[in-house]
Amino acid sequence: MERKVRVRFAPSPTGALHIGGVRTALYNYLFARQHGGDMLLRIEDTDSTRFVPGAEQYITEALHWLGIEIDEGICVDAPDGKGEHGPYRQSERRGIYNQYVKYLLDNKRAYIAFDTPEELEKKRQEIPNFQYDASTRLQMVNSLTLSEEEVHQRLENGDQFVVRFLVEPNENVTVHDLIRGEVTINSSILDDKVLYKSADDLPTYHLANIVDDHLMEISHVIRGEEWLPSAPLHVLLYRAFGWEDTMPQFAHLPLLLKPDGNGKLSKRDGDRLGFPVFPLEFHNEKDGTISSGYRESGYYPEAVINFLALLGWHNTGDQEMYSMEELIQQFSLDRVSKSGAKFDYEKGKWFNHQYLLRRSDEELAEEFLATGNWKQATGAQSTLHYPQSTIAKIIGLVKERVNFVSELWEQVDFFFVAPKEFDEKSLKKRWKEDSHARLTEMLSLLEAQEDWSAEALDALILPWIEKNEYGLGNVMNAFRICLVGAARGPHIWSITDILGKEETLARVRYALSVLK
RNA sequence: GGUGCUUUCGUCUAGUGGCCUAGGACAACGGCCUCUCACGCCGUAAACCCGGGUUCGACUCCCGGUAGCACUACCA
Repeated sequence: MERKVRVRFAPSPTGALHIGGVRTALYNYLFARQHGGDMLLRIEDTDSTRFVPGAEQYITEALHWLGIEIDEGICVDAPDGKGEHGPYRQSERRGIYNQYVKYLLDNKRAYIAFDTPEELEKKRQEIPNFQYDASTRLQMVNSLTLSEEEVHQRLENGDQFVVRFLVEPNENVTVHDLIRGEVTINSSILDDKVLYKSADDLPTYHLANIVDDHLMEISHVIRGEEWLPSAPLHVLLYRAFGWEDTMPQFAHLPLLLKPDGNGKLSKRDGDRLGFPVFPLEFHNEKDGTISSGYRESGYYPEAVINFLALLGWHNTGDQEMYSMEELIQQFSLDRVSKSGAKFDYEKGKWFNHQYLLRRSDEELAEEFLATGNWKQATGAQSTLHYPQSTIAKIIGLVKERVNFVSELWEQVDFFFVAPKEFDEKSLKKRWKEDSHARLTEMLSLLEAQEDWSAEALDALILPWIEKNEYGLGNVMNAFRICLVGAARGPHIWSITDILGKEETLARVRYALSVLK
């Protein structure tokens, strides 16, 4: 019988959602949508000491911004979870886990251990490569070595304890991974993992994960490669519960690596190399840090999605641009790479550039206006002196030069603010001995000009330059400096067209008054 | 240290035994266009980790090694 596809993204709320986590969520989402299945979001908050306020809301907002929709569990439109398998926050599922811990204990698949963290630490220092497993558990303080009375006594006293999984040694455990094929390890290398801690009456990841995935009827576990080594342990847990026949299929994704050097991508790399590692800006209330986000850096969500999708997955062929719809159609786990992908921030910018180019001039003009960064330079006036259609035209002139909307202002500033100072380098290279004389002559020609269209100006100025053999570049570059303040910007007649006769002439007059 | 995973241009990757003189994209470099700066177009440089095998033939399959990464917590 074909099981309904149900996948989950299960982050722990310990801070902002890492970009690698975003990719994991994306792949889960693509897989779910492609198979007409469900995408769940579960919060794995079983470590009360690492909880960060606001992290959970951050996660749901980030996924929402990116267009990764949640069908069940915690999400923006249902902060406490929606669906039939709740609650979806593990801290709210204590009672459920306790039953299963008891089941394991009753069936001798787990045992109670009283060793304190200090005692364990001491052991690790005394014995190299100490591992709490079949070879050592009989020398430790637990329900296997203590008498029944003493265990009871300690529990009565309220001694802190943990429940450990009893791993049978020397058994080969095979995990069938959808990306990597069969992975086999020997159970002897596994330790007796802590499943439950009395200190906060909460299970650890391993137990909560298995119980929840089973209860929530998860069909496929798609997660990061860092979980591959513990996957056999998870298989053993499914067996211990007698759930092996409904065990989900596993797919372990390659990791996102640092752009330079080695190791996996971390928050530090973003700070160090100057790019965001998080989808949204995050203000960490716990440690007071602020982390930059893709959204605030001016990225379009579809660019982030496209970029991330291709970091670890690639279809046959040369297609680079993928919409979410295309990804849903074409994504497949067997085309996910096996090796880690170095994070190439430059390519991310290029993707944003591509999506920016797909926007209409009008849309871009609105986005440009919304950034408000023109305000500081124009003295915080509430409106610009151009109608919106002209602003769209201006944006259209320069959009192919930028990767982000936020970079637009530096390309168009001179349209809004007349240059008062002139770029040194441009002057040195383009303002010649005869520039003042040429521009003075040109000014009188322009003053007499009625028709201000690009064609008319072209027909007026070019023959004049040619007749006098002034040199096209010579005159035009000087003219450009008068209008722009530097040797940059779009075609000169597009500039005069936007500026209009009056402003153009005013700028030339001003330039002639300060430049020699 | 132990266990596991991985290994094609600087980076992301295509490639599933002959289509490979190894393709695309980002980045780099050069040229064209041109009144500037860009864009665009054209082009250049750039890779099969090493060693064995299997085969008529290996980037592709097998084995060994190197290297990288992950895990090895009362964190996930």
